[in-house]
Amino acid sequence: MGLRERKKLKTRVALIDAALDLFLEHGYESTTIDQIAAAVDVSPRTFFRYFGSKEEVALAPATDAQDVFLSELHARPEAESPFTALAQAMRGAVAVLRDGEPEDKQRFLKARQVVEATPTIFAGQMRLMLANEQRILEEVARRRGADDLRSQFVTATFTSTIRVGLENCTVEELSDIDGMTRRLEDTFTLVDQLMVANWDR
Amino acid sequence: MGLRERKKLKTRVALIDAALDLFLEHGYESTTIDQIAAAVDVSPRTFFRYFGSKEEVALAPATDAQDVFLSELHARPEAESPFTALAQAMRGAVAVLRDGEPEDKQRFLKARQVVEATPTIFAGQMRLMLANEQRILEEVARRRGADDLRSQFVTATFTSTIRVGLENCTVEELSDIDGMTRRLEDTFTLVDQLMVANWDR
DNA sequence: TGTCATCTGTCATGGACTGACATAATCTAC
DNA sequence: GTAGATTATGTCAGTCCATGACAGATGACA
Repeated sequence: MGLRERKKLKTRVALIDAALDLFLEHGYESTTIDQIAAAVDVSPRTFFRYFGSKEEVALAPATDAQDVFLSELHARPEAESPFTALAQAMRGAVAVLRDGEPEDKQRFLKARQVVEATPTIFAGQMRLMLANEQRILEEVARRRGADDLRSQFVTATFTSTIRVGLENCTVEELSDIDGMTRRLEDTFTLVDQLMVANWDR
Repeated sequence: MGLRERKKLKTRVALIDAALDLFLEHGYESTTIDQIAAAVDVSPRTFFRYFGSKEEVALAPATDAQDVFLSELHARPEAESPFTALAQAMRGAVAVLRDGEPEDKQRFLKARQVVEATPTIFAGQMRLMLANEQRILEEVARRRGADDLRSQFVTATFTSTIRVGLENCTVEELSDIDGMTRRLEDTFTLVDQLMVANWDR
């Protein structure tokens, strides 16, 4: 990897970190692009060369996490039923975060706090999840061998499950991977109880 | 109702109609507040006295529809299970629209087209639905007698159901209440098939 | 009709975002 | 390592969304 490429990556991470810290300290709305750019010592114009919008920088960690989830999903064995594969991929994505660089973990958890504290950003995360849903749907449809209403419902139910699981996190659990994991498991268990056998086949 | 109040209502509706027409013709992003205000012959500043943001005017019909839904929900008999009450309330809300003023129906359908065509607005609608979900959750929790994970899941499943049902609408069905109704019924039927008995009790 | 409350327009401002262009840094080939 | 091509960055100007302040217009009401 050349110097130029390394520098770009470094600037990108620095912008994310600076932005998240400022968002947490002064709030998302009260933080300006100028402040973020100044903290990293780049021009405001450069900020927009790295991120398309103020929202994008706040959601960058979430976006990365979704990519991890998708690659975990595609690595699940064919034998697993769609919803099982989704749940396992989620566990895998959480594990990647848990066992990864502490800085990455910190960044992710900071981002989650910002998302929870800012309605605008929360809506943006929903938009992300919905965009992702299209790609998840492809995998579900492939495993079920049918791109129909039922595949859509399985996919939407997964999204809901994750959402409900994460919604229940207390403030402390927002900065704690294990607490997050427990909430998710509780919700997966509930789904198992409320659905008929082979509902996702 | 006094003259002043009538004038305000008229201006509000005129702004919504002008905005929706401009959004449909030139796209949401390419339409400016100035254009909307000019079309209704008010100052741009006045626009913001009626709507907090450009997004809000696009979502006004959706917001009104959600209010109708909520009042239908509270009118459902106590004997109905939570999800049944939700489904019936949805049918009721659609009926109100179907049997209402043709102008209101047109406005609603135009707004739906704008929402579908504009990712930003679509995300905004999600934000609306999530805000509403809190109020729906209260009713579900009341009927179940428990404000727990299961109540949250029932509520989230309802939201998913509506979303999946409406997502499947083709462009023509977007401007057709009956087509919309059929899609919704298909989805409700599917939920019935995939859930265990009394899953929402 | 006169007074009051409220609505509206005008003006000024700040912040998000974008295009254009010049400068500076890196990369590549020699 | 130097020249020239590539690419990143800074500066500047401009658009649009959004908001506060104030003055003038308009409906409400005694």
